Amino acid sequence: MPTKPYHHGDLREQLLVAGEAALAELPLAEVSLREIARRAGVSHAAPKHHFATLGDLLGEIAARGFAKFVRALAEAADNAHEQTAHARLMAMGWAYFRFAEANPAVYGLMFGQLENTVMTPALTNAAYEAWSQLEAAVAAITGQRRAAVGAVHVWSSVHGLSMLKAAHRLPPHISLHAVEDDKLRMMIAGLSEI
Amino acid sequence: MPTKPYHHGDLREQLLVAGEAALAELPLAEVSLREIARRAGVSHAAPKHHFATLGDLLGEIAARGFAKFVRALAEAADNAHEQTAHARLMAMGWAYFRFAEANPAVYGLMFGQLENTVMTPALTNAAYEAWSQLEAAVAAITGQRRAAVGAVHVWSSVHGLSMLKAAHRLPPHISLHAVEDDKLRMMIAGLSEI
DNA sequence: TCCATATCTTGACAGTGAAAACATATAAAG
DNA sequence: CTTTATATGTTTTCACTGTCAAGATATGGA
Repeated sequence: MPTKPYHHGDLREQLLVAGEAALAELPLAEVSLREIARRAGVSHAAPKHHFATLGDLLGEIAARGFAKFVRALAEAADNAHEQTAHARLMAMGWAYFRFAEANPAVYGLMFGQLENTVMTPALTNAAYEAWSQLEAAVAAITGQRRAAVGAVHVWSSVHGLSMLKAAHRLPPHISLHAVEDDKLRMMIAGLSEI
Repeated sequence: MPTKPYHHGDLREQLLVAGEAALAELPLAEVSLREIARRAGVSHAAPKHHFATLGDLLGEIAARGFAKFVRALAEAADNAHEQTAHARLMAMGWAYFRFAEANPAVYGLMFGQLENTVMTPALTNAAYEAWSQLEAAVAAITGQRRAAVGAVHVWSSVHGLSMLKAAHRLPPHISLHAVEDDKLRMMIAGLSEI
């Protein structure tokens, strides 16, 4: 059973928060274990007792990212302008793009941009949650037929565009907003091909 | 005008080769400037005269990756079982997946997996080549209509699936081979939605 | 009250990217 | 053929990193 706060308050949580802040503010190369410890106001070796390695800390941050991500998509679907399967999936697509755009570093962690990010059990579970959510949304459209394949189709579509945007690999003179709309429409059209 | 080989032969080329070898053999975190210099049999500061920083070296390797990539796709299209626009694009899709699978590290560099990879002019040009090639293949299908949007659609589709595969973010119990075929078919179906 | 233990600090080590000072081989100039 | 400028490589140094080990400290239970 996890014991109560000791010296610092609860450092484990503070490290996660400091890590998220560092990821949001600094280039990835400058997000170090020591920098995070510094931000938490603690010695450079203190994190050892909560996270064996930097990768474990990042893995936990990625897991928390997935949790926020799942909530954002669920909320978007529930607030869709009509409650049809089509409109709900479209709304989730937009929410996906917005999440990746607003949290590029955490998004990168979630999808293994950093090789040394550890696949903690928490991360595995959180990612599974997200898959289930997406698969259900796709099943509502295809009528249960091959929902897993449809989910891979949808996920890889939005993921691919998000990554190209984040990495600035899209050709210039392309309207980033319009291309997202086109992409979602083409993606959903593709679903009928299953 | 570039002068002839000096002490070492031509170190610049050797560093690129050593770097590619290191990327193929080692986890990304262990591919350091010093490791590459070591493999080239040269002191750790020698690369400085050819590449100002590690990022520049990686940027150049990414550019060479794009060049190989463009050749592979062109070859695949020319060897397609029929010379229709549809079959050619399908063949390019398969070649894309195979390239990403065979060269995961270089592929990651090409698409900005490492933030410190420098966007050298060579890299920008090589990436532009690839876009042009893809856009032409798409235009052959859509009849010039909005080929740029179609190219983004195609690229983000294959890129997304490649990344999910490389990062092991696909759910288990999915046939990786079948899912590629499904993806390409759904992607092409989506093209008609432009 | 005392002690076992979880937590944090200090100090060390090998490794890194980058820069500066130095050494040398080459090409070009005389 | 000699001299000299410059491109190339080496050595040294610096600040930084992740990880480990040993010491210090506070906490909760006996």
